[in-house]
Order: sequence, then C-alpha cells, then structure tokens
Amino acid sequence: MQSKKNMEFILTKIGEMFPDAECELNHSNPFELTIAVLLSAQCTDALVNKVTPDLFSKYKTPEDYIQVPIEELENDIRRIGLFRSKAKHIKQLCQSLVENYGGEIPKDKSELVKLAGVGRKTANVVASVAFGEPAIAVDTHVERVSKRLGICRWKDSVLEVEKTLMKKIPEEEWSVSHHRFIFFGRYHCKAQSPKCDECPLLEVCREGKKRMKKRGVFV
DNA sequence: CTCCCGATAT
DNA sequence: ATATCAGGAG
Repeated sequence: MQSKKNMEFILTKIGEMFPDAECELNHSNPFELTIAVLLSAQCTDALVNKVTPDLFSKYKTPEDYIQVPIEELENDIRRIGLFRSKAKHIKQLCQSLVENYGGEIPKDKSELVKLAGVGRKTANVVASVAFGEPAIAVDTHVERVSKRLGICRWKDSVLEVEKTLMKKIPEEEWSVSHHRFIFFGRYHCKAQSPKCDECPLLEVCREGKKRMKKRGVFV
C-alpha cells in the first residue's frame, strides 16, 4: 500500500503531466453526456466522438430516441460496438426519463444508476462532469493505473478501488485527479506499452520497478 | 461469471 | 492474430 506521502507525490506529478485533463467526450448538456458515456463502454472516446456529432444532430430529445425504430438507432451507432444492447439501453433510458424524471437527467447518483445502461461508473461521470459533484469514476484506466502504482491490490474490485481512492485523495481533488488518472493511463501508462522509461512516477511505482528489475535496470 | 461487438493499436 | 477500448446487464 502506498503511503500518504506517495499519494501526494503521485497527484503532484500527474498534475504536472496533465494540468488540463478533462472529459474528452463531446457533449453540450447532461443528456448528451449520459448518452456519450453509455456509448463509451468498451470503446475509445475518440470513436464515440466520431459518431456523436451526427447522432446528436439527429436526436435532440428523449422523445427522438423513443420514436425511432430500434433498427435505425442500432444502425446509427453500429460503429461503436455492442450496438444492439446499447441501442436497447438508450431507448429504455429515454423512456424512463420521460416517465419518471420529466425528460431530464437526474442529478442524484442513486437515481442515475436506476437508468438502463447506467452503472456506477457512468453515474459517477455524469454526476461529476455534468453536475459538479465530487466523484471518482473507476474505469479501465483508473483501475489499471491504481493497481500498477500499488495504490490498491490487484485483486480489488472496481468498487474497492474507488473507495481506496476516495479515502486517499482529498474530496476537493476527486474530480481533477480522476481525469488526470485517466489521461495518465490513456496516454502514458498505457495498457499494452506503458512508458516506464520516461515515467516521473517510476520511483513510487510497484509495477514499474518490477518491470525495470526484470530488464536488469537499477532504479 | 458470460455475453455483448466494431475499431484500432501492437 | 491478438489485446484493448471512459462497462453494464442477466
């Protein structure tokens, strides 16, 4: 487990690396953000951003998604992958918005997770990015980076990772730190080829030191 | 736990 | 060819 001092070091360094880290999914309101995050499951946000301009131009309101035949919606998001379940979830989500929430995305996380296709991670993103609530959404990047650095254990669930991060990061820094973890994971500590050689966090990184040792490099 | 799934990087 | 991508539902 990392000490408090190590966490401060990590937050400082990734802050220097990615001072302007923020949500990269194109959106102009909470509704669009929710759709974009739902679409982003197991898919790069870069690809989501290729689809959403046309999508958001065609579908403005929940009613627009409800009225279109599902085959047509599937076709509009086909390139994203997992398109059949995502199209179904979007339709169910919009139906619920109209029936239970006056057509608006709820701000409360406990309400957000009741929406089809919206789990804990998506709810955290919407609450944080759209409504400014403190939250740490643990996606594949945050999970991988936290485990490589040694902030949590390899066997920890995403919920356990989230709890650990919330405990070790001051609440007022949750949202910024969360985005910096994402950027660090996406552009530097990449899944397939982490840049340990040029990593400012190497001296506090469990996995990085292990990889270096394996290559016979003294850290 | 498995399934959903196309696009892209390695 | 295979791994991975801002996961969630059943």
